[in-house]
Order: sequence, then structure tokens, then C-alpha cells
Amino acid sequence: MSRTNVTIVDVAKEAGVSFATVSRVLNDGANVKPEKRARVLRAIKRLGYTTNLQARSLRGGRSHLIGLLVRDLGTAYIGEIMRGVDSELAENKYDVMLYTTHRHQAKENEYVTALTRGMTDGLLLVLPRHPEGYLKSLRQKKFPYVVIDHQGIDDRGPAVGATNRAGGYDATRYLLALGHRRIGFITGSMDLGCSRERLDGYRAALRDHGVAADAELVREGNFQQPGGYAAAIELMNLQDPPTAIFASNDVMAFGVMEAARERGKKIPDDISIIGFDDIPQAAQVHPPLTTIRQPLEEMGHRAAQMLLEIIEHPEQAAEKIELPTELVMRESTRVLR
Amino acid sequence: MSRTNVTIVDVAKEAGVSFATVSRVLNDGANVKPEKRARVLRAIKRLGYTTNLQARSLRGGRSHLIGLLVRDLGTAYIGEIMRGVDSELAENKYDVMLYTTHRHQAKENEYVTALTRGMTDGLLLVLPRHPEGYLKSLRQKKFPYVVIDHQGIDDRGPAVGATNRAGGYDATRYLLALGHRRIGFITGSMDLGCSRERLDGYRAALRDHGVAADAELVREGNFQQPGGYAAAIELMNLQDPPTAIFASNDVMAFGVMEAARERGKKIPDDISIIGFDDIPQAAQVHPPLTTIRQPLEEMGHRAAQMLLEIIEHPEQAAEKIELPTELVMRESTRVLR
DNA sequence: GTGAAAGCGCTAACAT
DNA sequence: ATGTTAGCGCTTTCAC
Repeated sequence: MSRTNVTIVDVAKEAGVSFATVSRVLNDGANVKPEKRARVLRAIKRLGYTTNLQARSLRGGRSHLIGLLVRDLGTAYIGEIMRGVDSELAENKYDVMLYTTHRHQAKENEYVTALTRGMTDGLLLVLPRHPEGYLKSLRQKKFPYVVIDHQGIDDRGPAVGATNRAGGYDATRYLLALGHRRIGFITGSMDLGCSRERLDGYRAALRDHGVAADAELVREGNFQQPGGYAAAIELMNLQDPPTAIFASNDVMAFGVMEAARERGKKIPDDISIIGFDDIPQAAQVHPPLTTIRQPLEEMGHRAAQMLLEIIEHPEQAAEKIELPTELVMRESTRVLR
Repeated sequence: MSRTNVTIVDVAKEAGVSFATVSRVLNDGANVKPEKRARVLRAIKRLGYTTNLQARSLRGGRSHLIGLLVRDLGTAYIGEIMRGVDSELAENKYDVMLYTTHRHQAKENEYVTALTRGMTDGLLLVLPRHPEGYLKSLRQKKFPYVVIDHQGIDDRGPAVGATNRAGGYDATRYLLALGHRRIGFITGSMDLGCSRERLDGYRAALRDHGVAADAELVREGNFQQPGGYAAAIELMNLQDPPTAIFASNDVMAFGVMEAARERGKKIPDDISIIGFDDIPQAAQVHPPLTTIRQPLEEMGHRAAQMLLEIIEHPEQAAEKIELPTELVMRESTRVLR
């Protein structure tokens, strides 16, 4: 199968030069007579030569491959980020190796070894599940990586995230401005820095507006719709139920909407709901969801950019970027009656 | 960086055997004395050895890498398929290289070369955009591949799809059974076999039920929400507008819902809407969308399975699988008043 | 400026 | 049953 590969030797023959010259043309290109270079280039085109990446990378060069480690496929959240990553990488002629965390929960260390020595020039980690283990060994090996949306976990490494605390604050403040005082909050997975920051923002906003925090009103979720639903049911079962619910992501907010509807509550007349992320779907549900927008695609973009930068200049200090979140007012929230 | 790699030579030293023996243990494992094997295994563990895939694959072996070529990231449709692919591949210790079509529209042939000789043992193509070009060269090179959800385009190659025609038929028949006679249809991208088959099914159902086809009622869409919206607006502007609309995928159906709502039409009282795919979101919109379920994750699963099979047994004849679609009745459709 | 030669880590054919 | 050897395609000294 495909054993008809054109190698630099073939190109060299065709161009009448040594294969070392071909390699030079392919790489830095210094020290090659223009005329020979042209001959080589022509031969490459004629033969349809493509560099064999494994050979190059075996020899110690770049593989032009980036590993993308994600928790789970098929969520809009991940999808948006991947999109940004992919487009940036494509521009720089890098390809993407996809890894899903759930595959490898067991033996992380082995996993990292495979990741780092195997193939890729660098690693992009989107919200990894138990990152402490591998981030440490990545740092030890000085293997280029960037963490996406996981601030607070990895103090020392480069990371791209969003202003989660500010987002949590803004959402809550908005609800307060609408007159709500009993505001339910559904957290994300609490092992994630972003979840904790959103909760922090929520608490800070209440405090700043002189509203006493009520522990009853905070429920732990997991970023999944059923989790949002369940938490909302609990909240609505309270003696003094909230008039507004702030879910730590849009998907859980959809669960809240479900629960509200099931209880015969009109949105936003009987209950205001606000989400986080602004996945495309948020604008499409009914009523359109008020939410905190996170520039997911942009985050992917920037992370990829940063990683490429690190690969080029490994000495450079780790950078942390926080992209701004933004309140998107839609129709799932209204002034308290 | 990570230049501290443990190779089979290191393992061989540690175990006090030749490195060929290590290779044997790693591979078929035949002809190695149990005691030595044990020593090697122990050394591997102690040193944390991992096979260098590029070296192995350069030498002509398997890279244990599958290329996954998708049109676009971040749609629920692709996400579900990828999920199935990934879980099947993970079970068989294969990794995934992700390719997006949009990157490479220009020079497909070069692209295929890169794809096939570069790295991967096989290719999974999800709904490729202009597949004629590369499918041909894949076949020529006898490079293992499986096409997902693209029946009708590639006659000869292995493929996994769904019963699109039957799905189109069932959806239409259901609408007819509810009493609808003016049924609008919004197509997918007409360069895709699945789009044409769904349209076929729609037409066949009308014919079988003695309802004259009205060309006015068929609008071309593109599988995107705005396309569904625009087509729906056109349909509703007709002198004799449809009482039901069948969109060729759920995402366009969401666009139809948007349009209907904007026109003040209640769903399903004033207009029935049916989609295709049954992406998770379909159950979550309001009202929940009646749709034709396509087992996307299962399709990914089966395709990956089939590809692995082909890689093992290349002589085997190309197989075509069609997984059954299924009508999922929810609340966006009702009996015509 | 250009070619020859070594070697990256691995597998497999060939010896023993 | 085990070791030796020759490359896979490439980059990179090192000569000339």
C-alpha cells in the first residue's frame, strides 16, 4: 500500500543533484545556487514529493503536529474552541492530533510520555480532567504546552482563559439590578478553576450589593444538562425559592429551563435564568438565553498562537492571557415583578 | 526537550538481552524464552519505555494512527460521529489525527498524498466536501478508508450511512398521516448523496399517497440554520403556504422554528415542523422537535470498526452499511386543524 | 556551494 | 531461541 513513495533521493536524481542539496532546499535553503534550487523545486513539483514527517521528526526535527487534548468530544463548548485552534494551526501548516481524556484516566504518567515523545511538537490541553499529574511532568520535560480555560490550577504554566470571576460578577450584578434578591447559583465541576472563579464572582457581587449569601441557594452542578435540571428542581423546592437562577454554563441553564417549564413557570416572567459561555445554541432556545459570553473560538486561536510561539522560543517566560467575558442580554431574564 | 528518550536499546541493556529480543517481545512475541520475556517486560516498566511510533511507522509498520477528515468542527452532528469513532479507536489503541477539509480546498491531490503517505494507517472521511478527487486516488493507492454518511457518491468504496431515503419517506408519511397536504421541504447541500436521498424519500411518500408534488414547496438549503430560516420565510410567503415543513436536518429545523415564531405562528398549532438527525439539542428546544433519528455515534463506531478490519484484511471486498433511521415523535408536529 | 556519511529508533531478514 | 545487520527517509556535521 502506498509503497510508491517519492523520497528526496528520487527528487535528487530527477534534479541531478545530491539528496543533501534537496534537503537544504527543503529546509533553511542556505548555500544553494539559485539555479540548482530551481531545478530541485521543479523536480519536487513534477514528482509530487511530500516530506515524510515521521522521518523528519525521527531525525529530531519538527513533526508539525500539535496534540489537542480534550475531555470530551461533541459539545458545542469544545467544538468552538477546536475551531479556533484548528484555523490558527492550519495557517501555520500544523496538523492536529486529537486525544480524549476519558480514554486514559488510569495511568496518566504513561500517557504523558506517549504524548510528549511520540509525535507532537506541543500540546494544547482543554480543560483536562486531572491535570496536576501531567502538567508537572510536562513542565519537567520542558515540553511545550498551553492550557485552555483552566486557570487557577496550573500556576506556573502558560494558559489562556477568560475572566470567569468578572463574568460571574457581571451576571449576578445584572440580576441584582433587575431587582432579584434570591438568586440561585449552580456551580460547574468544582475541580475546575473556572467553576470556582464563577462562584467567587457570584459571591462578591452579592456581598458588594449588601445581599446576604444563603448557602441553600448554591448547588453543585457538573456542566451537564441533567445536572442543571436536578439542581434547579432542588432550588425550586426550597421554602423560599429563588426568583432567578444563574447556571455556570449554558447547557445547565437549558436544564434549568426544562425544570422551570415542567413546574409551569414562565420564563422570564416567573423566573429569570442566566447562563455562561454563549454557545450558539443559547441564542436559539426559546426564550433566547441571557448569558455571559466567553470568546471560545478566540481562546482556541490565541492558545494555538501562544503554543507555536513557545515552540519557537522555548526560553520565553510563561504567559497567561485572560480574554474578556461579556454580558449578552437576551430574553430569559427580566425585572422582578 | 525530551531528549532523554528511552529506546529499545536502553531496555535491552537493562534486561541484558539484545535489542532485537526486545523488539520481539514488543511485537509478535514468538520465540522468546519466558524468562527473558519477563526480564524485558520488567525493564520496560522500570524505564518507562514507550514505543516511538514514528520510527516504527517509518520502518514500514503500523503507526496506529487513523486520520479523521471532517468538513467542519463544532457541529453537534460531527461531534456525535467523532465520539463514536474515538471510542472504538481507543479500544483498539489507535490514535486520531484530525483533518478539516476547509483547510485544503485548493489542491486536493497533494493533500491526499500527504494524508496517505504521511502518518496514518487509514482514513475516515465524514461527509467530505468534494470527495471525487481524493476517493479516486485513495482507491488507486489501495489506501484503507471508509466514508461516513456519504452514500451515493462513492459507488465502489466502503461506507457507513443511514437509510436516508427511508427517513425522508417516514417523515413525510408521518406528516401526511397527520393530515397535512401542503408540506414544505428544505433540502440539504445538494452535492451530498444523503441530501438527495432525503428528497427522494419525500417525493416518493407524496407520490405514494397521491399528493401532487409542488416544486414551489421544495427549497434548497445548506444544512445551516440561517439557510433553514431563509427557506422557511420563502415558504411562508407563498400564496398557499405549507402547513408543515420538513427540514433536511435539525439545525435547519431550528431555523424554521425561528422563522415561524417571528411570523407569530405557534408550533405546532399553526405549523408542524420536522427535522432530521436527532442531535441532542433537538430534544431540548421548545417545543421539542419531532425528527428522524440517525444513529450518528453508532455510525462513527461502525465505520471505525470497518476501517480497522480493512487495515487488517486489505483484500476483503468493500462493504456498505446502512444503519436504520427512526421517527422520533415529539411536540413540534400535530394533526392538521 | 555541494556531496558523503552517520545516525534518529525501529523491524525483519538473515545468521547462528 | 537469540544476536547481527541492513535499511525506512530524513537532517546535519564534516570534508572537499
